[in-house]
Amino acid sequence: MSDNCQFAFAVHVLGVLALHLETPTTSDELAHSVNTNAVVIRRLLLQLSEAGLVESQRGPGGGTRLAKSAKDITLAQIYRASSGEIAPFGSHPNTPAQCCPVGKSIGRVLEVVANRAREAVEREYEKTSLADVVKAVQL
Amino acid sequence: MSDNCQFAFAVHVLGVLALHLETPTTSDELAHSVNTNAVVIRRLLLQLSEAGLVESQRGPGGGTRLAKSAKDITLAQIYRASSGEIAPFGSHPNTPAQCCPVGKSIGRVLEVVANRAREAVEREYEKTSLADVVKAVQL
DNA sequence: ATAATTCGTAACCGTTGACATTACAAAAAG
DNA sequence: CTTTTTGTAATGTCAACGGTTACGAATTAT
Repeated sequence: MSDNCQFAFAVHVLGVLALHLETPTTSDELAHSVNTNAVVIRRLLLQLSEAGLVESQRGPGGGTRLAKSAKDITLAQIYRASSGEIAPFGSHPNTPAQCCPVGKSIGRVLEVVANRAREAVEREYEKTSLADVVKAVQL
Repeated sequence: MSDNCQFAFAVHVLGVLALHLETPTTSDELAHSVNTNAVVIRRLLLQLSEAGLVESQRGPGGGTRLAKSAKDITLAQIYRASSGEIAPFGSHPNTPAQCCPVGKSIGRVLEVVANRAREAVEREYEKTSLADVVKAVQL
C-alpha cells in the first residue's frame, strides 16, 4: 500500500539474482536495473540477507547472490522479509473517543481483522516461488 | 499503511451507525468518536454512500444512517468502498531498466501478483459482517 | 421569509513517511 | 597499499494524505 515498494523492489532484485547465478551481482548493477540508488538496494539486501535469502561479500569481485535455489524461495518469504515485522495493515491512527463503545474497542477488533488480512496475503504468496516469477518474466 | 486509514475509519463509522439505528448521526458526532475532522468523515461517507452502504440527509435532524442491515454489510464491501478503485498494492514506482529482461517484464508480473493479493484479502473480508464487528466491539 | 442546521465541495495547509543522496568507515582481494 | 564493494549514518526531497477553513445548497422549523 501509500505504499511500500519494498516488496516490488525485492522481487525485482531477487529475480535478477536468479538469472545471474554464476557470479555475484553488485548493488550498483542491481540499482541500475531497478532504477534507483545503490544504497537503497543495499538496505534492502540487508533485510533479505537477515531472512536467509541472499548472501553478500565485500571487496573486489564481491556482491550478492542467492542463498538458496529460486525454487525454494516463496513470495511469502520475500513479503515477510521486505515488509518490516508487523505491518500496520489497517490500524487506527488516532486514538478514538474512549467514551464511545465503538471507539473504546475498535482498535482491538481492527487489529484482529488486519492480522487475518495479512495472513490471507501470506497464504496466497505461499503459492508462488521466485522460480515461477522468473519463468513468468521470461514469457 | 504508510497507509490508508480509510478502511479503519470506515469500519469505525459504520460501527457507530449500527448502534444508532433510531436516528441519523451527524458527521460532527462521528468525527468526535473517530477523533478527526467532520469534513474527513463527510468525504468518507460520500464514498460509502456511493457504495450503497449509507444514506445521508441534509438540514436539521439530518445526518447519516445505514442503508441496509449490519448483517448484510461485509468487510469486503467496506474495503472496496473505502480503498479507491484499483489499489496500487505492490506496484513498481520507478520505470526499471528496459534492457534487463527482469526490468522489462517485472511490472506485468507484479501486477498479477498484486491482484491476487487483493483478491485474497477480499475473500477473507467476505467472511466477516459489520454485525460481527459490532458484536466483537461489545465484548 | 428567515433563521438554523447539516451535508457537499473546493481550496489549501502541515506532517509524515519513504525513497534518494552523500559521505565515509570497514572489509576483502590482489 | 590501492582498489573495490558492502555496511551505515546523516540528511535531503517530495508526494500523499489527513486536517482545516470556508462557503454554498438543501432542509426543517418557527
